[in-house]
Amino acid sequence: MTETTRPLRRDAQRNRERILLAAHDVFAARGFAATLDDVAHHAGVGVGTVYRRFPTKEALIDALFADRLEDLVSLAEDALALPSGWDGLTMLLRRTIEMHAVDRGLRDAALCIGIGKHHFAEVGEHLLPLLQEVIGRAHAEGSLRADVGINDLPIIMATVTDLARHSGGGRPEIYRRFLELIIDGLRAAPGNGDLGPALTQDDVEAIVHDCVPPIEARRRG
Amino acid sequence: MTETTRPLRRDAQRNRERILLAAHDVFAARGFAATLDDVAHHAGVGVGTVYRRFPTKEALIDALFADRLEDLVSLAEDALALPSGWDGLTMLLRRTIEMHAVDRGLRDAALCIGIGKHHFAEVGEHLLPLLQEVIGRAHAEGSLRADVGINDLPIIMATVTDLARHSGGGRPEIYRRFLELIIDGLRAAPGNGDLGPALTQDDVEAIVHDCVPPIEARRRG
DNA sequence: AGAAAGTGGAGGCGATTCCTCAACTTCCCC
DNA sequence: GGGGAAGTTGAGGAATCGCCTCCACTTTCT
Repeated sequence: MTETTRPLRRDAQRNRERILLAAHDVFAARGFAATLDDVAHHAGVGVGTVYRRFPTKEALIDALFADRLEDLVSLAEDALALPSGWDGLTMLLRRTIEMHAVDRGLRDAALCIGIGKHHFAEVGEHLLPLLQEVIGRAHAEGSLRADVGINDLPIIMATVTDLARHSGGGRPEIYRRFLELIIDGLRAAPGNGDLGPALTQDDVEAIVHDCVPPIEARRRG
Repeated sequence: MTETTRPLRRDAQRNRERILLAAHDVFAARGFAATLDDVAHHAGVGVGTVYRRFPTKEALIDALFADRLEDLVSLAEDALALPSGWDGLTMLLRRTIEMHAVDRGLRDAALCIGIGKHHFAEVGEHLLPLLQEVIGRAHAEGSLRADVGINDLPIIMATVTDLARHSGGGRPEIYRRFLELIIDGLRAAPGNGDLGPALTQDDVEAIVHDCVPPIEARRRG
């Protein structure tokens, strides 16, 4: 409000971009568990430079992911553009998983959507109604089993991307196979068992908090 | 071969049992990631005592789990005693998950079965043929989809028990719900998608190695 | 050329885990 | 009941890891 931000010196600007580039790679590989030291090393700059530009890990994460989360919103819009609700839902699942498997940082960021963990929880205001509609369309056409709801989506995402991580980057067939298995479980079918009551918002928050590495380190005391 | 093992002194014997009792609890809660210091503290003895009795974490794990893994074998036998192959398979899945959700150490041990990670890989010689038969029966009766095989079982186990851990001990409904979803995905059904080629033994080993904490700490250099 | 901005990376700090060791205690057997 | 072997203890050494600071040095800008 009261500040004018000075333009960066040319070398500083160049380094800032190098850092973002390196951070992209490092966070893709390690998710929020990446360290700023690691980023600095990959960028070929000193750690001090990284900390001068991005005083906390959170600031760097913001710069990296804030707009990329919008891609998920357009993905959901694409899903709604498909005529079939089922195809919309499954396309959304498959493509989201692919994005998250390739970039674990994006996965961690996306899981923070809709929970109180980080301020890009705000993206949820755009995304959640869209997801709700994706689910609703599939319910309406009777293709998605009735006892599956929006709160199951983060769990599926977290689980399948965890498997993707454990199986390394080399064999995407593995997590894809597992996702297809789950997708077949989502189908409304006569023989299906009973899933019981839906997950609560609190359930999801607790699980996601536990699945995503902490963004802020312990502050020195 | 050449040694006679001396009987323990009475206090040592008492302490050994205390340690095993404490280890049961600590490993149930933390799995192979439990520390021997933690066990000592819970047992109310000094760490030195634990290290004297169980020189490595592996020795303690052996003493804790070697025979309990046999329970999984009898569970598989129970599954084969059921008239329906499908019921056998799903009963096996459900009950194994319950055991592993309650005792994370048992989960870690069970995941080592059949891979070269620990010598109770040998239990696999008893267990794997039984599992193969559980799967085979369900295939034969046409209830289990044909493109699911024995190598999918460890993945399902690892995934669902991971979810159980992330959701804390308080809400078993959560992992049960997810397991039921997967079970419904396992059913042979006309609309099912294609899972692609089965997992290889190597796939499973790589994933399990990555999912189970290392048993041996880094040796001092 | 001088001042302001930026840089590097060794190293302090605190946390975590492993495991040892030497002073002390308990037990067992004669 | 006494001697010596067996057992116990827990502080602390050593290694690792991640966060972040600090200040002597370099680069840019005017």
